[in-house]
Amino acid sequence: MNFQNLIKEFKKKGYKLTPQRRIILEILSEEKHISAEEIYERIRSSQPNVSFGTVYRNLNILLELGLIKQLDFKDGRTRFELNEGHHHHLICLNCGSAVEIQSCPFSSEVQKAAISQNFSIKSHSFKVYGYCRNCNYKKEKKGDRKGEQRN
Amino acid sequence: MNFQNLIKEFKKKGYKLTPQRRIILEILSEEKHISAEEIYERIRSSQPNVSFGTVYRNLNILLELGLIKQLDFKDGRTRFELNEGHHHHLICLNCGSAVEIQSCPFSSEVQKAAISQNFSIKSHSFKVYGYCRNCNYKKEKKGDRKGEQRN
DNA sequence: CTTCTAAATAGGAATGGTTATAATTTAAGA
DNA sequence: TCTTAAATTATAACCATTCCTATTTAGAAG
Ligand SMILES: [Mn+2]
Ligand SMILES: [Mn+2]
Ligand SMILES: [Zn+2]
Ligand SMILES: [Zn+2]
Repeated sequence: MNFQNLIKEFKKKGYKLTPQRRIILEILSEEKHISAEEIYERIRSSQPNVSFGTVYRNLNILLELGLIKQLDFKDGRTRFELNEGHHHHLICLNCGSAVEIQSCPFSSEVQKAAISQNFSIKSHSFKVYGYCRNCNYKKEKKGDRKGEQRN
Repeated sequence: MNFQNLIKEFKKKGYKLTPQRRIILEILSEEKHISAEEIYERIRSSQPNVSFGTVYRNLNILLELGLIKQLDFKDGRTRFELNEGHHHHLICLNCGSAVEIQSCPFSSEVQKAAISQNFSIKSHSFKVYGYCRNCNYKKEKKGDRKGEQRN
């Protein structure tokens, strides 16, 4: 969904279109996997008095509307992206960057396991942790690192 | 790994065996997917002056030793379990309970995607969100609910 | 264009899980 | 029993996120 459609969708739900909201939608349209703080900092360049409350409140509205998704890359902050096609991420344990992969491993075997438990599936999360192209390269000369993360 | 072996492993690494540590290992041996606060409350019944610092410090040591794993079920608190066989979870959006599934969906297709990106895989996380047997049953008479979570 | 007001924002305080600090206690080896 | 490095307790600090409320404003109505 592009910027203009986001605006339209937002107004259609009866929300007012404030400058702060317009900028948040702009930022989300042009950058994936962005944190609330990053959004806050960017808005400040045009709206110096914007508050964190405004950023979080609007991100939560966008989540309720289903226009964005929340992501957790295990670096202590929630990240956000527009709710476009289903995909997963390769997340670098060293630099925190994420590469998107379109391949989805959700299998009929998992489906069966859920059915056998009378569990009704609403969504799933799949993440791969490791070292990205760039950090692999650096490791060759600087020595190894370990990665611990919550699953 | 059972309780006695955990103790042995812990001492072998040069750590002192305190009563607090013994109890933490006991609790972890008998309960899966337990939070720091739950551990803290349980220890208090035999060690009333135990502090949160002790709980967190020792959980972090156990993580470093690779004896336990960290889990995130999206309810705001980190959970822990002994590092036994590789498995995944069906997580209930209503009651927060988790059912373990042995089926792992990690596929050669994902492997290929990683290779094509020069990404070296260290681990992966797969979680299924939905409603458990018990909450499904309740929903039939009480009306539906929605679930939003970080992926 | 002006008025009106429900909705939104700014600024700051509060929250909650987790980590850090420093004084005191203790496990365990000599 | 002595000794001491390591561990614990109690408390403060941290930090992402949420809450509170006085003030501002988008957009509807006249
Ligand atoms: Mn993405
Ligand atoms: Mn488990
Ligand atoms: Zn998928
Ligand atoms: Zn797996």
